[in-house]
Amino acid sequence: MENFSEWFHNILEEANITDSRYPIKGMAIWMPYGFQIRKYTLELLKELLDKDNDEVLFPMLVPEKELAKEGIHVKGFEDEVYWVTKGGQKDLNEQLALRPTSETAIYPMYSLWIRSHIDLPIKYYQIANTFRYETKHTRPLIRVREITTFKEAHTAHATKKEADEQVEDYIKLYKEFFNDLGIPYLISKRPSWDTFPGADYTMAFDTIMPDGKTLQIGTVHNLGQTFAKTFDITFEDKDGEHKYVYQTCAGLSDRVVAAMIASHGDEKGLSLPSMVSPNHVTIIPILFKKGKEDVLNKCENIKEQLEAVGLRVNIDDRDIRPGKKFYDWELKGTPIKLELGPRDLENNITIAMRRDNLEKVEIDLDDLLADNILNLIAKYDKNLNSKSWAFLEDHVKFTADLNEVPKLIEDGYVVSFNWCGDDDCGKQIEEETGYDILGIYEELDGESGLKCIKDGEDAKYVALIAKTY
RNA sequence: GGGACCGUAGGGUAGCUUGGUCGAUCCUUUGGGCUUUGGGAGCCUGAGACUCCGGUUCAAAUCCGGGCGGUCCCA
Repeated sequence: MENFSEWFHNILEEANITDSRYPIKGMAIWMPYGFQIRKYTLELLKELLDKDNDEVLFPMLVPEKELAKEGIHVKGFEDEVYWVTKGGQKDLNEQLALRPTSETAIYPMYSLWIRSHIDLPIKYYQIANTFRYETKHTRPLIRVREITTFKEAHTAHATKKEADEQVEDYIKLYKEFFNDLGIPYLISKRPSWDTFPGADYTMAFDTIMPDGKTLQIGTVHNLGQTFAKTFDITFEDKDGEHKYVYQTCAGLSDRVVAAMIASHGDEKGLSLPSMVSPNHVTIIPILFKKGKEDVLNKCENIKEQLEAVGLRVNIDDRDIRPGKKFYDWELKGTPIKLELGPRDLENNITIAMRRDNLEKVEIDLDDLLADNILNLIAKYDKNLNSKSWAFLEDHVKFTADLNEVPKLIEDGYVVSFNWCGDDDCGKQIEEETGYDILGIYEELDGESGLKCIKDGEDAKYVALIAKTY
């Protein structure tokens, strides 16, 4: 993939995922095929979340006085808030913010809802759109002004320990989610200067795009008691004392779809993980005037058999040449194509082709068709997964030489290095190299004897630095 | 935050430097018809564009200013 930006932009339109020509910067339309991918992605996410969280939906507007309450938080967002200032022709007495994220919408309500330790923990999430007035150049699904699909979970707990555990739980959940989609990730603890505004610390998932730049695809924040104190979220404990809650929040966005497209795409187009592909199997009939009905009937029959085992199947019976259909479905990334013509009907076979390696195999129409197909899909998913992880692993490189960092990054690597963990030292590293520290990837034990890449002090961590989206 | 470049049918482009020959090129797309269909078919016949506002000029796709939109680079 020579030019990722161009490839990405083209594929979104050609595969009918989004249309970014909407006349407002950074806002796009989810087109039917993309909307289906989004739908299945959300179904997967909800299935994971609903085991231990409850879904809710808050209003999109936040009163200015709530938004402004948490000083550090508002500072982090103040330059990118959209404001509603008028109702009809009249100026509003209090202007209303389009949520850039929903802490300030949700937490005043938590303050009302939480009275007793019995009310805790509370674990709510919502999937909603949020708005950020991006001034830099926007990119479809990656940097947008309307995040159309923002999943945010917000929890409150009686003890710090529970909140800490919740952070671990969300990390575990995200791992499962990304594993199902075959999206490889690096998990790191963001440096203090890149922590979510108002949080104690931020754990982030980053993936590596084909051009070597990293994309943040998920975050889990330990909020401590900052917001609890600001919004007065207290509960009466068993001992009768009023205490502040401990909170966490965790977010995912449209970027998941971007990462999925980027992780598995190639020159021919998309390869979708079966979990979220609108079609698992696309049947392409090879039609001649003679025997047309027989072929179509058999296709219908195969479709029914496959649907009976839970597969999503479509038949492409458009009146165009088969070659065109092959290219179309390779572009759209359907995992398995089945080809069926009169010749196959005579031999009682169908030809199956995996999208990932484009290998064709003959399948006997009577011989446990569904099992064969399921097997192919499983292999396909596994291959997508291992290929994308191999890519990630190939693109992380360690160095002990600070001077080498820029070159490695320009060559498409994410660089890992030993770090003392000092803030000033970290900022100097960013300044000298011109790149961003993603965060702490790994803690070193005190006896390692390893030295910080910059100041030669004892290294406490292995950290990551990269060119970021 | 700073800078550079760009905007011509649904998509991609030629024309712009040197204003008039533009009734705007080519590919793709697309409606109708015939013929075809085992990896992007062919023929016939239609459809479809100068980003918006203002300025210069006898004359603007072309020059100037601004808006909106896009791409890239640097911090």
